[in-house]
Amino acid sequence: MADIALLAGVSEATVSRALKDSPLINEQTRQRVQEIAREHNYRVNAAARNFRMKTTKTLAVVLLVDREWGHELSDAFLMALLGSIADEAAHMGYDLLLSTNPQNMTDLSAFFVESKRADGLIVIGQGRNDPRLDNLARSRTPFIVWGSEVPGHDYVTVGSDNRAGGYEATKLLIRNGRRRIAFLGDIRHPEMEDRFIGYKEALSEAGLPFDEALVIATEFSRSYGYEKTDKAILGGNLNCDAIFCVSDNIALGVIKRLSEAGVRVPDDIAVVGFDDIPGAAFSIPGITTVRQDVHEGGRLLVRNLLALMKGEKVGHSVIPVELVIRQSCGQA
Amino acid sequence: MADIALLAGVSEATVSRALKDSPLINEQTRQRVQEIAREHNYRVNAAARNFRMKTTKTLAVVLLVDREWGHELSDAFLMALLGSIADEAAHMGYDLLLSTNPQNMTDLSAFFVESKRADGLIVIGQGRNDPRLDNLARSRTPFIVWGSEVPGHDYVTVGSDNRAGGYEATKLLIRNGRRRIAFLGDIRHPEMEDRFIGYKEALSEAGLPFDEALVIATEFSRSYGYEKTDKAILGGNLNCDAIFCVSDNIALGVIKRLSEAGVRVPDDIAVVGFDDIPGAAFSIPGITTVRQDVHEGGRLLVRNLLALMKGEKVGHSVIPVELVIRQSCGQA
DNA sequence: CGCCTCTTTGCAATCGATTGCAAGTGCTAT
DNA sequence: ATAGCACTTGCAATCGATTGCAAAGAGGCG
Repeated sequence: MADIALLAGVSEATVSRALKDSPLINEQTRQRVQEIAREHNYRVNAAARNFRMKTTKTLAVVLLVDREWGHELSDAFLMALLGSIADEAAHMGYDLLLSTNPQNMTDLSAFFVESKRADGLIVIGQGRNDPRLDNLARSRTPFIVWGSEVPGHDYVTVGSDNRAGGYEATKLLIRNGRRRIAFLGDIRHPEMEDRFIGYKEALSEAGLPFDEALVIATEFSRSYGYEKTDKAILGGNLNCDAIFCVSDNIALGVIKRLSEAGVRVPDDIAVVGFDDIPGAAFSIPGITTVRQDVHEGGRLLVRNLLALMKGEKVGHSVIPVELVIRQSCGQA
Repeated sequence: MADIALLAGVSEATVSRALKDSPLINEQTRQRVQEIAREHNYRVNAAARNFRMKTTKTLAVVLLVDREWGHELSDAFLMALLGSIADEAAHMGYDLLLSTNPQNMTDLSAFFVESKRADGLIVIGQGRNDPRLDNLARSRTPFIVWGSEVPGHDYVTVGSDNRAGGYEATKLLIRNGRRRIAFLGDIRHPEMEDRFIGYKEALSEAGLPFDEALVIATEFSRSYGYEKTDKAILGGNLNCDAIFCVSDNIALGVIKRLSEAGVRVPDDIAVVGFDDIPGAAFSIPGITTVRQDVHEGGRLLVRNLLALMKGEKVGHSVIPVELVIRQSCGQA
């Protein structure tokens, strides 16, 4: 600021340039100014700079976790993704503005971008084709969504290869002799729908019949896995010998209930999850699951968003998944 | 902005006042201006306002989770706390700036507050009396720490009643006939030290000897619980009949390893955890644990920080904990 | 009818950093 | 000696919203 200029005996303009290592400024002057600034531990006022520059160097992350669907804010997978986003954003020199607040959600673009709180938006939690995302797409706001590409919805996504994940998981169960494989998840969510498509592909490839009754709509989180297992698996006459859960959290709930009921996993019923959250390995038995590459996910979300902000054309990114085999699937 | 003023045929000053419902402005004018602003969906530029007001309406949350101590960024307890902070901050009209970036950590105050990115700081993860916190205390930056009060460290904290938690958990085990109770945790962290003090209190109250060998330094996270169980509990000749873990994550790792080794929980060894993360209920067996009130924690962190920012004197807050009894403790 | 009061509105300065353009210095070449 | 050029530095405008103070208009009262 002005003080430093006074102390250094130069103008504010020179101070400003010196602190940014502008080549316009003489080497000695620059050093001296930087020295003085350091001594008086002066920091450029980020608010003023951002104001002048019409940029915020900030990305907003919106967690559209709707408790109605059983998503918890502490969902281990989403949080790991958030961490990875934070790392990458920091790496690129951006701050992260976090929002989980439903009151801002009505007009994400207005609140964050038009009012200059952030330069771009990362939306985690695609939901069931949330209409707010379509609104957002109509505005000029740069944003990117973690999830699946959905035809007819005009926004850019980054997500795992959910179809392949569903396919591989199901195929694994079939290879281990399972024939009646239940599917636990809410296929109204695009990501889950893709996993479901992979599930059906594997069945049909193996010549197994697809039984509608084996598809059990289940919201996220352990408690729903627990509850649905209670009602549909134990309560019904499903006669299934395996369960593919669209998340590890659901799988944890399933295993808990099965275990309480004296059903052995994987002997009586095999279980496969999705995500590979830290808890999957520490379950008893360890959960065989489809690992999503969180690190790559965060990296791509940030990089693609920055590209969008620069006006570049960005396509959908699909990240490969990896089958992680533990005990719950009954692999020989 | 100027456009709205033009459209409404008034000055910018009037627009500014009208949009804030200033009583200086005539009712009709106010309505008309607001109407016009809405039609053209104009939003006040938050950057400009913050710049002028010398305030950011933003709190920075710094996650000092050091991987060295086994803390994971997705630690369920910390994330739940973060969510609660986010809710409360939003409720109070503040945005949240998230940082997990070690590069900014060297000078938290400079990066966030002095450079006007945030008005105050919430630090999650007290660590082993992190010297950075003492630096922060020396600056004029308003900040608050989740953790335990530590004599000689001059910053304000909000945290659970860790001593009571450790005491109650241990007492429960003793009441259920356990005599050799191991303590798993790193007592160099102030919070864990308090739990340890409670543990010793309960022992001495029951007239049980304190055995140094039963205290096993264990970093956070499941994997360390697993590993220490392997080495110290199974590998050693401890002969313990119960384990008090300073976190549910550690307990999960412990139970996993015990189960693999054929040791029955709670029959052979009872286990008690801390935090009551969602996974605790879904473990097999369900983990008896000390519940921390995350909701109240987030609320107090934000409220106390705002009070500090207003220049009020704020003391340490200690939040009561609650014993949650499940199967792992062998309660009759 | 004039003066005073109250309400409503506008003027203009301000926050702190950035940057296009002009100007000053010193040196070389003619 | 002076025009020409490179290199440094400063001037001053700018970003958009806020607010103290002044002023204009409306209404009341003697």
